[in-house]
Amino acid sequence: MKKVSMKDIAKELNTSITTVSFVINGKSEAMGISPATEKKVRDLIKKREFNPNSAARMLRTGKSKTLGLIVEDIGNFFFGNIAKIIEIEANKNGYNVFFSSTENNDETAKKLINKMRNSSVDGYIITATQGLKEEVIKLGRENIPFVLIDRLIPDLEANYVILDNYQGSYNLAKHLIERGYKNIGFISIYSEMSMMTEREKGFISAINDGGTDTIQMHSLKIEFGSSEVKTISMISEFLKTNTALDALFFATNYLGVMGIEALQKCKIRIPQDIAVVSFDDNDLFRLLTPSITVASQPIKEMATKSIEMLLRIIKKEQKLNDNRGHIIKPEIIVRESSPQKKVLINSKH
Amino acid sequence: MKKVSMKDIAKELNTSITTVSFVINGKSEAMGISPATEKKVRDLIKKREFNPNSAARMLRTGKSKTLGLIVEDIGNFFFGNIAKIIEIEANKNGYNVFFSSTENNDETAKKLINKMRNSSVDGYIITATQGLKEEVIKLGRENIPFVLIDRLIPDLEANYVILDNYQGSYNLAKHLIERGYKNIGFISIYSEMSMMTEREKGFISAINDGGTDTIQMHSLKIEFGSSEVKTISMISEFLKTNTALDALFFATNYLGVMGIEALQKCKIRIPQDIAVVSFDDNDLFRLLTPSITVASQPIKEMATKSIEMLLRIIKKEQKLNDNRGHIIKPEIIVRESSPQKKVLINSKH
DNA sequence: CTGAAAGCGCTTACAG
DNA sequence: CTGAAAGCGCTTACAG
Repeated sequence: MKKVSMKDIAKELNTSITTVSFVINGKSEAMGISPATEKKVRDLIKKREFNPNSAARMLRTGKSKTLGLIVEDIGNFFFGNIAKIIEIEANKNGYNVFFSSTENNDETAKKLINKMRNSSVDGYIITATQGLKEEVIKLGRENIPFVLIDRLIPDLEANYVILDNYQGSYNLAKHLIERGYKNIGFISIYSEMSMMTEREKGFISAINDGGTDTIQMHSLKIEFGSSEVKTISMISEFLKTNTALDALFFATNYLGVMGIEALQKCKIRIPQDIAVVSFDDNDLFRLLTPSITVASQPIKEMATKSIEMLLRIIKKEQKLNDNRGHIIKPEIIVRESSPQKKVLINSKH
Repeated sequence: MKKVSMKDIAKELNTSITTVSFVINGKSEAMGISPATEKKVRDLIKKREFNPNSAARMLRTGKSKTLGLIVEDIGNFFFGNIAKIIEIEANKNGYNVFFSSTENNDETAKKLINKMRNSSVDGYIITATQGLKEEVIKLGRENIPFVLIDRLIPDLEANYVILDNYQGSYNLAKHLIERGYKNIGFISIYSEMSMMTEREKGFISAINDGGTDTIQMHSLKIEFGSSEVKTISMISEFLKTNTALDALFFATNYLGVMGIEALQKCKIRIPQDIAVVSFDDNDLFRLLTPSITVASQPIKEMATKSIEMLLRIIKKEQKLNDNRGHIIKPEIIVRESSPQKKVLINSKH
């Protein structure tokens, strides 16, 4: 019933704990354990189903073989799938993964980081919240490896994997303009996070580069964390007071989902009455009738790059916080919600 | 730079490690530490930002304050949201959570359980795979608390939180029958898991209780883990060879999603040509035009009940594997995809 | 080639 | 009221 320890193995084999430890840690050869001894040890380990006690190992080595994954919301399509890939890769490399959701709340995020630090995780992958800078700087000072994913922290050197939000937004807006839309509603949330500010900048640049025609931009910003009901009613209100709109640009996945709900409630048809595009792909956008044009984040690439980078930093193959990272290109997937605009008076194509 | 330990705190205060330990573990009163000493210790702990080394504590006590969450796929809406709630509840109770996805693969699941056991998790919440019985029995023998979620293991006494799949399926099928549908396609996957067998049983019972009219059932079973392309083409094939169908019943969320894609490809309209219902709700089903009638799983209730039960077992407030659990009632959400059937005289085909 | 032993940082039974 | 000390199960420098 009691768990077997290295001592038990050593005793049963009439050898020393040292020898058993060397075998377990693959140091037999380097330490000159005879193949015969090695085999004896291995066989008994298997027979007794011995597994080294991780707490003891952790206490001794200071390494936990555990990673911390802090995302905004694990229940979300994007982060859930990021998490899945990260966990699989971590597992392949002998790591377990703690996870948790910040819900974009600073206090929660700080608590989670500290909670995990007390469990001595070997490294973090973090989706930052707005006020997390201090906490993350502390990690750096203590030399704890971490990689930022999805968003940067302004004025902080770090390792990161982010989307090229500017470019994605620019291209998505440009797509609308090229298709003839001239009164575009930009619906986003109040946020200082690079992710959101870059999307806004990209959108505005595209508008300014709009060419010969003047493109009008109408902007609606929603408080982060507003309830679904509130968000939908704000979007509905926006639609009612801006009747000239011929296209909507949703700056996030969930705004897009709620926006579509608002449009349905207002009996505004896509794309006959208004064109729609959104950041982030999901099942809904793909299967809806009409399907929705999006800037899609390459989830697999983002997850893989971030865990690979973190493992490299942990193994000291890469320096921590050397300000190197990956900027992943989003893909514009054109679907039915943004057809060439039918021009009434002017020439048609 | 070096982490501060209890020894450092004790030395600086000219007291013993014992005293510090008692304060930290809230045993001051029971052990008769004077309030003055207690305060001194607490203040210094805060000042030095001392945090007990979890590895040492774990080695000493054998408790890790860590839970293991093993689900089918964390990237999935249902499991992702289950995970989120479980993590929040666990955190409130001082636990960290390891997670991983089995992808419904036995070998993966076994490996994950063992990997987590070596990290001495204090308890598991497990979405079982088909051949996991042995492994789970082992946990029981070693007195490691666990709660099965979403599916039972046949002939195994355990603690569990599952959906009343039979009832949900029965009610969903009955809804179709009551609305006048008579040729219903039942699309599910090959599986011995209780979850799937119960859904099939519920469906068949509803058909048999169908009343005066004879209800025809047509069944399509798909190999688990078939690719999306394969699944869609199998469903398309099924639709082509069963032209008499007037309704489809999808036994899982993702079959429903792929089924809708198949219907779109085949240019079969919902609900004019065929009615559709599915197990599990999601954004897509809610927002699609037409929206899809579903048997919805109360995610929050399931997650909360399972973590509460696990914590009770860990705290020995409930016996492990006493075969007690919760059977949660699904809710039938009627939407546009299953309207009252228009009856045309009698024959059409 | 292999072993005895220190020490990682805690908790707790025991002693005073 | 408080302290000295054993021991949880490992890893590894040192000795032979």
